[in-house]
Amino acid sequence: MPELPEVETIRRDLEKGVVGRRVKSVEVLGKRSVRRHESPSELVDMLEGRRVGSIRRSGKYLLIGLDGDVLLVVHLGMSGQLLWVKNPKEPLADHTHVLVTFTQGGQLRFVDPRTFGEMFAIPASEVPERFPELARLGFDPLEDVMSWVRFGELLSRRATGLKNLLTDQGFVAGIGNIYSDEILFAAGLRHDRLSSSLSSQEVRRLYRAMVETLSDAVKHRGSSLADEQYRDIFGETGDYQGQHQVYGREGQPCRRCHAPIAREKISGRSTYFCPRCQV
DNA sequence: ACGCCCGCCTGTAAGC
DNA sequence: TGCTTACAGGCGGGCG
Repeated sequence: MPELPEVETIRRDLEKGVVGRRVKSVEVLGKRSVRRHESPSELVDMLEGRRVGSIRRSGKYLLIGLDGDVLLVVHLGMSGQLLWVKNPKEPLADHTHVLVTFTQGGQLRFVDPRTFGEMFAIPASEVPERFPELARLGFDPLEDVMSWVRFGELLSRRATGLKNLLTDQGFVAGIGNIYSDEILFAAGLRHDRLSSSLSSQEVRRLYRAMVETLSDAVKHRGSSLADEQYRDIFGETGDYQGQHQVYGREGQPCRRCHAPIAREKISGRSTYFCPRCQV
């Protein structure tokens, strides 16, 4: 499940390899991935002939800017992959839904077994009407640097459990199930602590833990778990999973205090934490 | 305002 | 062996 570090890894690789290239052709093999369009040909017509100008990220969304006022939005959902192949004749993986071929060679493939992900193109000038989710996203933990005092003000405005808050894209954008658990372990805070109950020292620990955990994960090119689909655009796995302190480690000893890592269901999601280190 | 559940999906693995 | 069931969880919507 790609979260901020995985999407940021993809963004950086695309920035190096795809910016400046011109779209030669687009082929839609799976309609569900382009469900915002009335017809797949709408997406095809918007992209063909355009040159890629910028690759940005907002939370877990990839924003690919093309000339002629076009924005291509990609969300990988649970199982989406964006893969770069040099030779478009390479055999297609199962669940390949969209092919974007470039004039100078090379092809981007959108692969997504569970089809929670999506891809759509809109006029950049119509983002507010056509892509309202963007405006509803909270701050970006790596892009939007703020003082921990300011962070504490935002926390105290809400009275909700920390895990629910960290995974609320409207509060902070880009954090999902894996990294919320890792951040809360690094901060020494339980998932069910009330956001408005933190001391100023705890606020500072949480802010630091959030920024450091996510930037470390970016350095390691994200997390690829056994039951997970994440690959970078070259089909390679990340290696941050080796740094995980709690996620997926139920019953194993805490790396800090050796108490067994606990697992609880929070809003239907597995939540891992150390019952001794996190208070 | 918030917690929590459902539906959307498919691959994998455990259980009977 | 083969079927059924649970699980993985991002996100929007709905309900209490």
